This record gives sequence, structure tokens and C-alpha cells, in this order.
Amino acid sequence: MADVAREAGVSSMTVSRVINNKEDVRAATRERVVAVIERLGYRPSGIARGLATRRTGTLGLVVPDVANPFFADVARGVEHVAYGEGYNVFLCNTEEDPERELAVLKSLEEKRVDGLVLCSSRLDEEELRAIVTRHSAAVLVNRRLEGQGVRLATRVLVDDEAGGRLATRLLLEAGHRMVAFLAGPRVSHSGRERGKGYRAALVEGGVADNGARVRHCAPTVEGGQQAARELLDVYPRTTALFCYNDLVAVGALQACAELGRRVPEDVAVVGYDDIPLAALVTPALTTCRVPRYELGARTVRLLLDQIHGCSDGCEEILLQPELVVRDSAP
Amino acid sequence: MADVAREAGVSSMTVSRVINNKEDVRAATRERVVAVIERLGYRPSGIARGLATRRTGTLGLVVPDVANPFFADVARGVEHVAYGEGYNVFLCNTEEDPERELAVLKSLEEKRVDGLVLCSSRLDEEELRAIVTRHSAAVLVNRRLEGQGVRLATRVLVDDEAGGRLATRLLLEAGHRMVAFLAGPRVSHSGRERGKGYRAALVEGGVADNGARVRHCAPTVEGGQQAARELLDVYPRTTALFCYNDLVAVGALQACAELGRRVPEDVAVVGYDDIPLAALVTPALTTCRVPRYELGARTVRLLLDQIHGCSDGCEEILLQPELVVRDSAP
DNA sequence: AGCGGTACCGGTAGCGCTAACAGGAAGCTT
DNA sequence: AAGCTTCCTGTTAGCGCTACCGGTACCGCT
Repeated sequence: MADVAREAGVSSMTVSRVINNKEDVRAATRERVVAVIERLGYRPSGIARGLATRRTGTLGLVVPDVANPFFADVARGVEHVAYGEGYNVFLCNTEEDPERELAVLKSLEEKRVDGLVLCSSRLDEEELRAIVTRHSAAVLVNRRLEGQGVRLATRVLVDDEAGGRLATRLLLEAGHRMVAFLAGPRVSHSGRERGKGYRAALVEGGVADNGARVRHCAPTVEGGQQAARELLDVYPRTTALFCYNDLVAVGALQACAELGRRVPEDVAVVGYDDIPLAALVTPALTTCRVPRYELGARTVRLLLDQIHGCSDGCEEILLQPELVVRDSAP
Repeated sequence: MADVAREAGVSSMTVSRVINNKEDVRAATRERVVAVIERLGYRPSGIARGLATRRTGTLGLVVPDVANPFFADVARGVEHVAYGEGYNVFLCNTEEDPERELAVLKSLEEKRVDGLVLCSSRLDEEELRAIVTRHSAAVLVNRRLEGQGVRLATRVLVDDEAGGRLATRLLLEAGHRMVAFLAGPRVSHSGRERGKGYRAALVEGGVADNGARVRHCAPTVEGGQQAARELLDVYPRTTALFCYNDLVAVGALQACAELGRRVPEDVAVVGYDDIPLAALVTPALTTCRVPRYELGARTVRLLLDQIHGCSDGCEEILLQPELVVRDSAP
């Protein structure tokens, strides 16, 4: 920077003003400085700038796993909006390990990120609260932080209860009366919400809520396959399956094929998420699309509001899933 | 930091030594300092440290799109190894736009990343060379940089020619004599390499190389479906399709279903990449697995060697793909 | 006692940038 | 002609940390 200033015959302050597009620099001077910068290939140091301004132009994104298509899309949304506003994004995978989550969060603090996006945190209330209060700006995704105190974390969520209701209602309206729920992992918060919607729709539809029709399983193709097999074995009169996610639904499809049940004629199957795979299996999955990219994008916009101080304090955004009807149901 | 020093009754230098795990601090002193750090919740500033040491502990990762499962896996590998060595990773999507690629590269320079991983760059030779020389450490993925000068970029590649050969040979050995290649986009470097392997295998197998059997298409399900349809129409005696990637192969599967060709009895189909989808379609795809996670992991290891100065200068790592035989071929 | 060696700790001087203020020159007003 | 505004530019003083050097205390040895 000093080199540039000397070459251009100005002070470093003027160079600073030029690279920050500040007013108060004569056009001629600006051009001269720009030319020297160009000629010398000078790049201002974001590090030094960060030290001086206490803002780094970076955000932290913490996800369980980017290779999961769900978080990959969220990451894309986060990165896109952040880039548009001149921010860079640190990507951190926790690999589902709370220890590691704490560790990356610590490193993000040391890097002095301006804001934090924390997806599906596996930390407990207390740890989470500590993290959030240490950051001036943080938004949670797919996780609430119940606070008796003043400070609650901003958050963006998918309305999974509505999604569960939507999917179940579709099946009921098609005349199904024996709708089962392949519920995914017992610990999943999303799964519980989807289950709430499922039961609410059953009640609203005049079908007695029957807990025995809910079966937990691993959120994978194998998990879905096995659970569907067992469920159709125990309750052979089941005519519809609402699945925790699309992978489970694909497993259900495979189980139906094994058992000689035609889909959707004998058994209707509805998935959740609308991952790219959903459209490609046979029959193509009817599913509940969750706006993953938008989830990331909205989150960052909220975060940036918070950073720029124009936030309304504690907020919550609830994104609505949307039914995508294909061949597997109704 | 000054607070910590005062509270612990030492100088800031000693605090610095403690947080950097340097020797030359008495155990008792260290404990005292650690206790104060803990009590005050002090986190050293990576920014200030970066300014003083000229190392930031960050890497830049530039990919066309993280939502692409290929790059998502690469990113996972990169992040995992980087984390293990105490580095954080900036994730940058170029969204296939060279302008944007240049822009993110510029921002990464300003952030003073210690190293750069550049995947499938769409920049031309000259731009690329400029970028690489501006960084002390950079590794290219899926891209060579031919240099007449002294300095060539380190790179990690998949041996796509070998992959093409492998897949084609499998088909030939199963007795196929009419093997077509759905080649993906004309501009794809990987596609060209796979084509080379395909032709080489044909020649080695005593089957005359017939250019007319190669058909370019978009690297998507639709692209593959359309190309397969047309190809099977023009050359109805084709009994095997080697596809640019798994998506194209899925398209080919759909085209075969439409045309009433059984897979693999009438037409054998081989994909490329082994994305998760490959195992889930019906029939499950025989494909060429490319080690995506390892690609990312090896790349970062190479990069870290370069950063720590223990590199042998210009190097190249060529990763071998591996055949995964499922139901669609032979 | 004096010497050298080791273990531990502190002072100083930046790293490259910007916030905040302090001018100075030109043009305008009174 | 003095004073005032407007526009532009420079000076100073850090931001929080570490490199580098220099010190002190204490030990064993001659």
C-alpha cells in the first residue's frame, strides 16, 4: 500500500479511500491511484483491514455434512447471497459430532466471523445458548432455542408439521383409510413435527389416530425398505405410506416391489424433501418439497440484517413445504 | 489479551506463548494463564495473529457448484483434512461463470488464504496462470495447466481415459460388438478423456473405431434420454451404451424403457461417477466409481505439503476410477 | 568468586490498514 | 480583505498479536 501511495504521489489514506470507493477523492487522483494499483497488482489485505475495522467480511456456515443434498442446497443459497453482499463463507462440517461442532465454532470465533449460520445443531440448550451469546450475529436453521431469558436466537425453520399434514391429507382425500408413517430416527426434531401433522390430518380426516401405524427407522433407503417390509407384514391392509424422507420412500418402493404390491395401485407412497432422486425412481415419487436453497438464502438475509443492525431482535421465519404430486401417490 | 496478562500477572508475551503452546513457560505460570483465559472467556484474534505472522490458517476452495454431488464430496474431503490440520476453508461457488470465478479468486487473495484448491476451472490458460502465480500454494483439480515456463501448477486428476477403457472393455468382454458412447458436452475435458479410453478399448478389442457411434449430449437425465432415443433409432443394432455420467445413463435407461428394450438383456448400460442415485434406479447402474472424497483429501494434503515447503515442486496425482458392476451391464 | 549455560519472561517494534481529526487550497460571500 | 464554506488530502494513533532480542534468576562447574 505504501508502494502504491509513493508511486502515485499521494498518502496511503488516499489509496485507502480509493480502494474503499469513498467519496472525497478527485477523479483525476482516483484514476492515477487505480492505474498504479493495476500496474503493481496490488491487493489490499483483508486481514489488516479486519484488524482496523473489526469487521472481516466473512460468515461461518456450520452443517452436519455438505455431501448431504439437503445441506448442499442450503450451502448454495447461503453462499450465493453472501457473495452478493461481499461476504465470504467458511464451510464447516461437524460430521454429526458435537465435540467437533464445538471445535469448529471455536475456530470460527477466532477467525472473527461477522455472522454465523448454524444448521441442525446437535448441541444441547446450554452450549447453544453460550455460543449464540458469544456471537453478535447468529441464525439457527432447523432448530429452536427456547429461552427463559431475554435473548433468543433468530431462526429459520421448515414448517414440518404443515408438511406432514399436507402429505397425509393428500392420501386421505384420495380415499386411503389405512395410512402409515415411516417416521425416521426417533431423535429427529423434524420427524416429530411431521408426525404431529400426520396425526392432526388423521384426526381432521375422521380417521382414528392409531399410534401402532407409526414405525421409526434409519433415514436411509435400507431403513425405509426394512421398516416398510415389516409394517406391510404386520398390517397388510395398509394402503398408504407417508415417509420421513425420500430415501425412506425409495426403500418403501423397493419393499413394495419385493412383496408384489403395486405402487400406487395397491400401496401409495409419499416422500419428503424432493431430492433430485425423487423424480428419477420408478414410479416417480410424490413428495413434499422443502425449499432448501431458499432456506439458505433467507437465513443469510436475516443474518445480514442482524449484522447491519436493522433487525427486529428475535425473529423466526417458517418456510412452507409444498406438495409435488408424481406417480407414487395417490 | 492485555486483560488476561494483567489478571494473570504476566506480560502479554507469556500469554501469547501459552495460547500457542510454546515451550519456555513454567507449568505453574501456564496453568495460571489458562485459568484466567478460561475465566474471562478470552479468544485470541486470528485476525491480529494473521497480520503478525502472515499466515491465516485458511484455505480457499473454488468449485462450480457445491450442490453437484461430485463437488459436494470433494468439498467434504477437503474440509475434513483441512480441519484435521487446523485450517478453515472458504467455500466459493463459481456457478459456472468465469467472471464470478475471477471475482471469488480476487476476494480469496484479499482474505490472504494460505492455499487454494481450484476445481474444474473454466478460466483460460493465461488467466489461470496469473492466478496460480499470485498464490504461493495452489492445487488444481480436474484441470491441467500446460506451461512452457518454469512454473506449472500442482494438480490432482481422475484418470478418465482409464475409466473409459475399463467400462468399454467390460462391455466388449461380455460379447458386445456394437458399443456406443453418449459423450456428454463437447467442451468437457473429462468427456474427451473418457472418449479416448473408449476408442482405445474398441481398437484393442478388435472392433473398428466408428466415430458415428459417439453422440454428444447435455450431462443430464433429459440429455441422456434424448440422445439414447436418437441413437437407438439410428443404430437399432446397438447393444451397449457407455455413458458420460450416471445421469446420462439414467436417461438412457428411461429411453430403453420407452422403446421396449430390456436392460441389460437387449441393451447394456454403463454410467460414470457412481453417484448415490446409481445404486437406486432400476435396474441398478453398472458404473465407473471415481474417488471423489479422496480427490478432495489428497488435494489438500498436496496443498499443505506445498504450504509447509516440503513439496517437490510441480507434481501430478492421477486417481484411478474403479468399475462397479451392478445390474444394468453386462 | 566468577563463569557459562539453561529456563523462563518481558520490552519493543512492527504487521497493513482505517477512524478521526486536522489542515490547506480554491471559490464564494459580505 | 477577511471570513466562510466546500472539496480534497494528509497526520496521528491505534486495531491485537507475534518476531526478535534482551534480560534475569538460578544452577553447576571450575
